Amino acid sequence: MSASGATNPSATELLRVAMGEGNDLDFEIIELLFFAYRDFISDPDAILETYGFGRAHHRVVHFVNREPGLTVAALLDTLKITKQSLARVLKQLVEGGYVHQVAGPEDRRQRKLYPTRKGRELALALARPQSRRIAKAFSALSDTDRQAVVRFLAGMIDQDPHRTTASGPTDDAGGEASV
Amino acid sequence: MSASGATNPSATELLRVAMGEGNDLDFEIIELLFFAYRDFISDPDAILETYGFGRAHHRVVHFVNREPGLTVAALLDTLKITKQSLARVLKQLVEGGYVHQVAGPEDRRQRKLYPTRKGRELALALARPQSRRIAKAFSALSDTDRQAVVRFLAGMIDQDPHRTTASGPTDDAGGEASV
DNA sequence: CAAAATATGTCAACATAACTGACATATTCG
DNA sequence: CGAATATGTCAGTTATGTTGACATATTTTG
Repeated sequence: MSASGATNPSATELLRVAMGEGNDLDFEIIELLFFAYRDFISDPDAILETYGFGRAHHRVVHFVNREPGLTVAALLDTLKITKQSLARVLKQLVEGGYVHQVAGPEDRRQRKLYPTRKGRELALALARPQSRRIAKAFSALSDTDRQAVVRFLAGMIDQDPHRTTASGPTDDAGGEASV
Repeated sequence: MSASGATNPSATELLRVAMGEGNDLDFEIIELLFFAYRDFISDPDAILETYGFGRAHHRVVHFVNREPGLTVAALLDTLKITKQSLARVLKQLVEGGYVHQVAGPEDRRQRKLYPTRKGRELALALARPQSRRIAKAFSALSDTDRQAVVRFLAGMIDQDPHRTTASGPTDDAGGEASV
């Protein structure tokens, strides 16, 4: 190594060159996922800011809209967060009139979550730019290619052996897409 | 809470059914991306915890390893965070002997960032389970399918010569260098 | 050369969203 | 009835982001 620099590498051994080949670590995909996801959430983030909401609100309003009647426990399991974390954002969404809680008809301890019209509209407003982005990325892909993307994403997800069954439509004919 | 199962729908109009068809919003892909990314980062998260590090450290050590000699400004631009946010984790990585800073040979104001061997090993340890997950998801895909995934992910990323931040982060001295 | 611009570092205060632990309340189940 | 369950809530902590202000070294420029 030439490198007309200071720093004596004998003690600290700093590596001046990038990783060579021979590494079958998918750095490319790893970074693509990082950037893709970062930009993917940037659209709704901008909208949420005008509401004084954050990403946590997005997730809640999304899943409540997708599965009206979702219980709190099922939502916690989907989001994989604690009830204390959920409580804060859920409270704001309920008080803001985006989500309603109804005692379960069978088990009245449960709180079933429903979107209001306002809540559904917010969910749609947040999904719209994300859908646009997906449509753009899909536009160059054949139908087979798109199916490959779906299979890839599904294959990236941990198979959950336990799926709450209380009232959730956890069945899906096509694959792992459901929640 | 009060309102024990009351809720008057006439005023609050809660929506008891899921969205029908006719919505060309890609809820399926949106959720697949959410779950795929959530699980994708769960592997390195578990490793980082044993080091007392977090996701922010992961990103720094990853990009420094990928591009040795990266300047602080370039890293800030990649991560799209402020220098104050970076400072905390970078300091820990430098003090922990994972990253080294060397004054730029041309411009000695710059701090070029290099991984140490320890840093590279950490970066590899974090990439390994992610690569394994990708390999698993790829295993069912043909080569054409895999290329489609790459094109999809690339298509999801903002290609910005200049990102027009609606409310730009006008940091004090430096401002945002172009890319 | 002196002044301005640039690259980086640092202190301080703050916001969000996650966490743990502990405890309260209502309801269902055995 | 008493235990288990579903949910809510209070209090404190951590990780990571933010803005603002200022310091220091170095390069560029007038």
